[in-house]
Amino acid sequence: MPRTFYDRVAKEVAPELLGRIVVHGTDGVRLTARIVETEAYAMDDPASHAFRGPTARNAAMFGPPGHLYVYFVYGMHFCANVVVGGDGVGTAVLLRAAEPLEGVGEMSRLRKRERVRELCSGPGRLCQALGIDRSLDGADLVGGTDVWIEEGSPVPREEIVTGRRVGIRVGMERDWRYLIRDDPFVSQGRARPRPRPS
DNA sequence: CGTTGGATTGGCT
DNA sequence: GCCAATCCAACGC
Repeated sequence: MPRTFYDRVAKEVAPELLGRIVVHGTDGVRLTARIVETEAYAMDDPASHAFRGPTARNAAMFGPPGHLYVYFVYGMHFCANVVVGGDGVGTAVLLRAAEPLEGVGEMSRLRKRERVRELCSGPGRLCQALGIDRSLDGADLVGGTDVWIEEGSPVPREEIVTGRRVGIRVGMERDWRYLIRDDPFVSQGRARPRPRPS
């Protein structure tokens, strides 16, 4: 995707990332997956790492759009975000779940799991399956050779459902989680969508 | 410098 | 449903 795709507000980019293909090609092997679930994080957003301003950890969020923001959490997991908005703006879209496409065998090895639905169905799982760790924090998604996002097929609005973001304790009133309706590869269990009247 | 708890997951009750 | 795992950023003193 071109740089201009990322140079917009998070809640606009988040649904448009659905159906796109995230690619990790660091070791010459393509590990690819179709994005099926995302979450938007804004600057005036108490749930966002950027809410209290720039720090060493969230520096990538405040950099130019079209880069990756990878952070380490709970002592064992990585989470990957697409940095959006202009340079100096601390906004990003969290990649929460994807459908494994190429390199499923390698993903199974990295995840130590066989069932394909358990390879990328969660932000920590997705990073583990794709081999994404903090060495990719700040990686350029547009001009780089490690990780990038291919066009895939955008998902029509009527196939997208929204809900509360997962795992946060503040900013829960914002329905900034986007999922492909009825897709079997979205995160499950404690991360089920919360339908609300429309 | 010490403390607290996290944009999660997997395993067990 | 509950909790441990296991690191380290953020914040307070």
